[in-house]
Amino acid sequence: MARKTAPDSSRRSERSRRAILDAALELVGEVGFGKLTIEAIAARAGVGKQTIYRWWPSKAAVLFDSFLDQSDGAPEVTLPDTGDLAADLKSVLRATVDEMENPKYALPTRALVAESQNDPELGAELNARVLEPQLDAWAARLRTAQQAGHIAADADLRVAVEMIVGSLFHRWSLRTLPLSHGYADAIVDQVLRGIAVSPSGSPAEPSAG
Amino acid sequence: MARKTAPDSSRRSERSRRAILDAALELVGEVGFGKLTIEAIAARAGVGKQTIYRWWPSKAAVLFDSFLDQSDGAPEVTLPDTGDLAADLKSVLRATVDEMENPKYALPTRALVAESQNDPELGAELNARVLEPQLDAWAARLRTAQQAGHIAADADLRVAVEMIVGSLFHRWSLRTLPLSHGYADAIVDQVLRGIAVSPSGSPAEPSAG
Amino acid sequence: MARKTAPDSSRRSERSRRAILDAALELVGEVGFGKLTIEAIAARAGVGKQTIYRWWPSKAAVLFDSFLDQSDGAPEVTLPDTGDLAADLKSVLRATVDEMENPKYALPTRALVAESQNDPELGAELNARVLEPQLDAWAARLRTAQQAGHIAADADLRVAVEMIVGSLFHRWSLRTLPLSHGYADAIVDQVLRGIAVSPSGSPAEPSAG
Amino acid sequence: MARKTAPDSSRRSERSRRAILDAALELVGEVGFGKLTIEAIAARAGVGKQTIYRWWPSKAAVLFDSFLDQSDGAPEVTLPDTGDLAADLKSVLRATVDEMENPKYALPTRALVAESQNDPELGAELNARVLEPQLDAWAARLRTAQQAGHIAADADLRVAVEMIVGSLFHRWSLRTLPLSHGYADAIVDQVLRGIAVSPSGSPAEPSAG
DNA sequence: GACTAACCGAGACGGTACGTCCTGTCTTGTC
DNA sequence: GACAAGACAGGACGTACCGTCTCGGTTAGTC
Repeated sequence: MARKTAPDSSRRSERSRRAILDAALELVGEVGFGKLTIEAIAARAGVGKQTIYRWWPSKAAVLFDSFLDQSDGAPEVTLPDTGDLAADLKSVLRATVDEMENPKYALPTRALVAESQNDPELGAELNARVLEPQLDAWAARLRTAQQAGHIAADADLRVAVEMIVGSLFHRWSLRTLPLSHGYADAIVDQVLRGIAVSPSGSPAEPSAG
Repeated sequence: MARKTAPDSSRRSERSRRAILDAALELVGEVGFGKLTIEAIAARAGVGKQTIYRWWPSKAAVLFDSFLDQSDGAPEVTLPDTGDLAADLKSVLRATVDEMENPKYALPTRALVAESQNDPELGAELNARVLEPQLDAWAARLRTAQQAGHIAADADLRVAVEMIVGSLFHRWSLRTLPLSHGYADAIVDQVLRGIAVSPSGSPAEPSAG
Repeated sequence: MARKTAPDSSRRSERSRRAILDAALELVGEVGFGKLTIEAIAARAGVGKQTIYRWWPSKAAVLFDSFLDQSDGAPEVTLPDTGDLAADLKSVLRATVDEMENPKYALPTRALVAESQNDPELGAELNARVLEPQLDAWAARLRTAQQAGHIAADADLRVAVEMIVGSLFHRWSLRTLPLSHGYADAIVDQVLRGIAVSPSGSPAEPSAG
Repeated sequence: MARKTAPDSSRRSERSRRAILDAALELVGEVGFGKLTIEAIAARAGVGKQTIYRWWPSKAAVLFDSFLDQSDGAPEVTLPDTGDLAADLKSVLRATVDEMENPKYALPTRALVAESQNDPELGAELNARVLEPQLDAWAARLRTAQQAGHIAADADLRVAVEMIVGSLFHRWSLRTLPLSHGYADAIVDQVLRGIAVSPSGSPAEPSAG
């Protein structure tokens, strides 16, 4: 099962690991993922190539770890809950817009999204470690609102979350139009209109036709 | 003045053009975009490398043309209009789901999406030639419904379209969950619930046709 | 039979061939054969590595061609014939001593001899292209002397030649003692004593015991 | 003072020493000297790499020790003396031919000869420990014959020895022609003819032993 | 009907990076 | 402190492609 002979991770050099992760992140910002090479990472990190190949299966995997490593300390698995659902969602979505426009985050993210297209395994890990926790956090906030009676009891919260996140992702990923706080607000408003309980107290009916 | 000296497209070999386009499409299905090489395309097509470099700036551009070429004959710039808005949207979105699960379409598409992440120019062309026409078609169908009074007059149709298309794109691109006709229906239902005009005058019921 | 697909030698770049051969010869003098690398030759020659691998199977083969190339113009396939056999042989053997003490010749030669030990194919080529012609030239000179009656009719000239050349080669190759003109003379004298026709007119008898 | 800190040879593991020497000899026969690696020796011997680097300066040195170790028990520093000079020399030279055609001896020997070409220090040690004792043994046998009056008093015995050994070495090392007992005999005969004292007093007949 | 210009197939070229292998040093834990 | 084990920085290997550059050999279109 093991590859050739699995390396002994207890003897791994933390110094080298950090240098590699840092170098990868720096370089992806400087030259982009397409021109990012293992050799350049090794050279910048002052490390032998084998030390990279020993611990990671591909440059995408290196970048993924760089990415996780960078995001550490800000796990952000919970959305704020001030009681005002729309305001909470908008503030988080606006923050996401800001993040996606910051090259420091956007560039490595784009690289990982690109690589995931053709590397399903990387995609799966990206999903498990980054994406799902985030989607879960959104769903949790909506569930709270639902339990408080602000969202229709039969609304499909997963679909709602994907609608919010997916709209933004679509525009960002395909660059159809520039992102903006206004767009974030519009998304939240329109999604909530579809699932919110009407002021008259009765939930909006989905298929009354 | 343009490049070195622009090639004379009137003398271009249609035979070679077709062979290249076909070879590219075949190969991307066999080995994926990452391992697709110009040399392999040239060899498969029985063509000199220079013939590719003469007419295309990158392998992504070749694949893009292969892609357009394949989609020709089915311009699909209009959505059906049977009068039943929800049914029309669902049928188109279900067809999209089917297309995205067919490797013949999905693989080259993924390659182009991936490449667009790091190649904004390719992204722009993809946008102009493929994406925007499609989004416009969706918007047009919604506008018709709006003019017929089935959609709120103040609804932001662009946002609605991106919500529909974005939700599907998000799930497909990031492989968070498998696509399905049920998901297509759920998206349409929930989006329409947010913007439809109910028979009674309040914005609530989506499938009011 | 052919390797992958044999390169088209009519399109070979003479410029590159020369640069490679020159670089190899220079480098072997600077760093020795053990530390001679294909990469260094390529770099020094301003050539891609592939251009070396395309035309030569090993660095030994490159060096062999460098060697032949350098020796060209001085084919030296004939020994002088002044009528004085001993003097002729000594002058040639002394010249050989001088050559073997000149690093410019000695270093690449040592490299080829070393490599031949473990690469019989290279050894065979070295033999056919360099060694045998030389041994033949010696044998030819002895044969002339034999026909003139200065060497016993039943003497084995091949053995005599190998004895002359082998003695020198042994001392040079294994560095048992330094080479010298005196040693060259001693070899020639002793070998000739074994095969020469005695002044009394009768050839020395081999097995009169 | 000497190196870093000289290892304490009294604590050296004889078990490891033997395993390394054996592994080296095995491997050189299997893959040749060119592809012989320290790592492979260590792995085959079940030994850490450092244990090799601690006790030997190069893989040639390891092989040299393997070689000496193998030849132990057969010091053979004396040539037989039956009274028949030619017969004695021929029997020893024939045995040498047999040894040189036995891959078990020939392969490591070739490796050491090859390495000596470019590593004069190794050459010197090979000379001192193996070659000179052998040449001395030959010279001793000739000297006995000389003192018995069978060889001319003014003959250069060293040259004669090198002529015998060199001829064989030349043919073996450069593979100009296959070795044979006949060649061994021919060498001895021709050399003796050059230096022997004939019964009649003139230097001519070799097999007068 | 020859001339000429360009595209074409082919593939050699100078390069860059790949992923593997080995070097010689260093580190860790065992005996 | 020698040892087995093996991670490390470094560097060469031989291969695969890159994008550029000739090299004949077909086609057009022009004199």
